[in-house]
Amino acid sequence: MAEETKKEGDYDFAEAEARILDFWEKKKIYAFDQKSKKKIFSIDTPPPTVSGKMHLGHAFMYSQMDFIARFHRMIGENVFYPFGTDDNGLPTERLVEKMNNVKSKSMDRGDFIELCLKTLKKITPRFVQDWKDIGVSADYDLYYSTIDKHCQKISQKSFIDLFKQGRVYKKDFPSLWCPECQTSIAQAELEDKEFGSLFSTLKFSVAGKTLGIATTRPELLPACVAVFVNPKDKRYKEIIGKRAKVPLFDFEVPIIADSSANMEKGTGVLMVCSYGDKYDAEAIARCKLEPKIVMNKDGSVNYGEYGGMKIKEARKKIIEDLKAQDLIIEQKSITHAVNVHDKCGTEIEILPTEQWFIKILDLKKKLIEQGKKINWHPDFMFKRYENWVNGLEWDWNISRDRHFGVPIPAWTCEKCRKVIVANESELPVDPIMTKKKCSCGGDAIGESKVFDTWQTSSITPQIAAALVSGIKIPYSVRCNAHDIIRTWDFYTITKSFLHENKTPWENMMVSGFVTLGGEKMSKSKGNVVEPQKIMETSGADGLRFWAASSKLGEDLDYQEKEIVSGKKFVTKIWNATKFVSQSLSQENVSFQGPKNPIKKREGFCGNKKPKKLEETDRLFLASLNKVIDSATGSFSDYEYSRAKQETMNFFWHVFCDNYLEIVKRRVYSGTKEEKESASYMLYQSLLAILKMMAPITPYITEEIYQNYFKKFEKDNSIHISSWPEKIKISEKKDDGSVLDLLLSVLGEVRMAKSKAQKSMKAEIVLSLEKEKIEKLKLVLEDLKGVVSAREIKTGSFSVEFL
RNA sequence: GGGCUCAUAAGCUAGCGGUAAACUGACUCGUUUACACCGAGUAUUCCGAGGUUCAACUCCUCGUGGGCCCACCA
Repeated sequence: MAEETKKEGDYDFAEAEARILDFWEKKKIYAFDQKSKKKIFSIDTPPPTVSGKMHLGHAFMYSQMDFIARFHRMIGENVFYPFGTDDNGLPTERLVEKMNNVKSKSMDRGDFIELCLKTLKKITPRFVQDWKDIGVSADYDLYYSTIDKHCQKISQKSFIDLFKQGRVYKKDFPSLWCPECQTSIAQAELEDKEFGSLFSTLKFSVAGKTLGIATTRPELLPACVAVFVNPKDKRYKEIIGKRAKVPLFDFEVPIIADSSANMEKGTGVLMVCSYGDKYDAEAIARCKLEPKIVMNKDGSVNYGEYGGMKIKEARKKIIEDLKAQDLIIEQKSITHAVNVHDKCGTEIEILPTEQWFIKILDLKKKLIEQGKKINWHPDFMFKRYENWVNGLEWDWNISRDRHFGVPIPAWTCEKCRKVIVANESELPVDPIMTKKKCSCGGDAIGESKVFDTWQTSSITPQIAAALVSGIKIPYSVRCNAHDIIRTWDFYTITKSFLHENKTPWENMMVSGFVTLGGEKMSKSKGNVVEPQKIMETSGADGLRFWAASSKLGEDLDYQEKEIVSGKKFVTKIWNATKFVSQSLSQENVSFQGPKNPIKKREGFCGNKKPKKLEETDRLFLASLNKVIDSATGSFSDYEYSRAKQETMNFFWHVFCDNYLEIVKRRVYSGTKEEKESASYMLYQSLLAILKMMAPITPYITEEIYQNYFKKFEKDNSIHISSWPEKIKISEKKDDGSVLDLLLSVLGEVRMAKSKAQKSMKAEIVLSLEKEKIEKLKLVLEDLKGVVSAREIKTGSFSVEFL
């Protein structure tokens, strides 16, 4: 690409965006007004997990939220848009471990927490700056971090409330366990991953006869506690009630008839191990079998000569040993999907550990009802929520065997096992640091586990509301991408239901993903595009303009070329403004590019209504009014992409390509009245266009507003100015058709000139049908001027060159 | 296997029950008093098959092909 040369007077977005951002911050343009009586528009966005940099998906989604936020601010609502970061729990621990090359599990708890806090302090400001840079109009003074005292307090209070409601229980129970992170996890943190595996049919024996059982996990043989066959399965009728001998380990387990055994799969015989999957856990509980735990928390096994080996190592060795003793009937390679931990990709195990749960399985119906009360944009996204709730199989596990998180404010009595929770007055509390006595006289031991980050990040509406007064639940709107419907949205809906018996939000905006060549961007695929890079080359406005090009909920393929149109828009509106300004400044001085654009400049004289409005101007204003109407409607319906398209179409093709060309004649050589009318039209349209684009491209619109409009307008910033209303003009019902005719004649003349390979300025004699001349009689002078016609004659359409 | 969703020009996306668009790209031409990061113009298009209808790209059904979520570890 050729190096672009900047000319004097060109818009320098890098310089301007930095300066304008600073202006917004200093003037607190986006501050929530606690004293105002205006209608509140409250916004809940998921606090991004602190990592090095904002990614493009964030930029995409937060831009979309911001379009709506800015629109509501301009229609006169008091926008409450706090900003938070999510910075505790496993994701943060993993980041800190990586950055500092340490392992949380092998560090002292206090030291590790200190390291986390120190690291966060270092990286958070840079991280948040990305949000500011793309122009997210949050009130950054209303800031929370999910590990700060304020959040800890509210999170702990939430836990205590739910405990008192009887919703919280602690249970020693086989649950999802990540051997890599060495913590229990929640169902929502499961992901699928395809693995290749060996599917082996092993020789069990029953009364000396061989019984084939297929498995992919022979390392669980010593954990086998029973063998299931289907009671309807004729093949195995004889053996029900007998005992089967486990190969290699030579112990016997009962053979039980259980209808859950699928006759089609494998040999139709199933070994139940403690624990291969959730099914095993249920089967063992149902049949009251005694589990044999063969796995350690770090993912190693604990039996015999294999003791200490990791799962996969043990599996390999056992297969070798089975082979050596001829205990394998058949073996084939398969690929199958396995549940892995979404944070680290490690295969999940099921281990009995003591964890804290919030009981939710009895609430499925009610939670779906809650979801239904929310207006989902687009509405089909509700289905995803509903599906997830319907598919729930586990209560919500909220405890994690980690260090860096909000402490669980609970103690368990050593003597009577009673659970004591903290008093509200002592929150936030770290139970490890505080001693408690049980009413029975025993010592109560403080809980050393911490909350999962969702326990806290699911109450961001409550957390942010507590920063100010006057904010009520439900909030007006929540925005996030569709991947976290099942987690963040689900948990937040659950919490608001349990605490307030309300939905957390009235509206739900669900944004799509950014893809590259149709694929989801991800670090592991190595196909990430950094928003910071885009901003360097095309500015935040360019990035946002692109983010507004697909509708809500739709994935959008990133293409570098597409950013270009945003950049072009910025240039175009800058240049159009230059023209307008230069043509209509009072002294009519020629335009000189501003070195420092925010400085006093010649302004318009067009904000005053002229004595007589030219017919052409009236027609164009009527057309503008239609755009104002539809853009307002589109923004109200969260259809920012449609609003953008409508506004752009008017700006580019109606205003620039046609009106500006038409009006040049009057600007350069018209009468005083003609100029005044044009001036009014130019001022009103340009301001309306700027305002309609302000939610999408906040920087350039602010820059132009400050330079050219500020001295005639009362508001400090375009972003707190009022949304455009229809221009008060008298409208007639065939205005549209007259304008259409004018533009189509103009188009036909241009085509004729183009075909004749003539300049657009070539002088002509235009012939036009009588009815058309009649219809255009009030705009004939403007038509004549714009097509450079010496005269317009009556006759069938023709263009004669002179 | 279940659910949701998408399928429109070379690419990326709008759109609508009345007969197709914007942007990028290609091609032709033009441009010096806003803009060569421009203007005018040309070419190319609604996945397939049925159905509803006076009329379907738009609604319905089926198929095909993507995407996402869930289930699937014997």
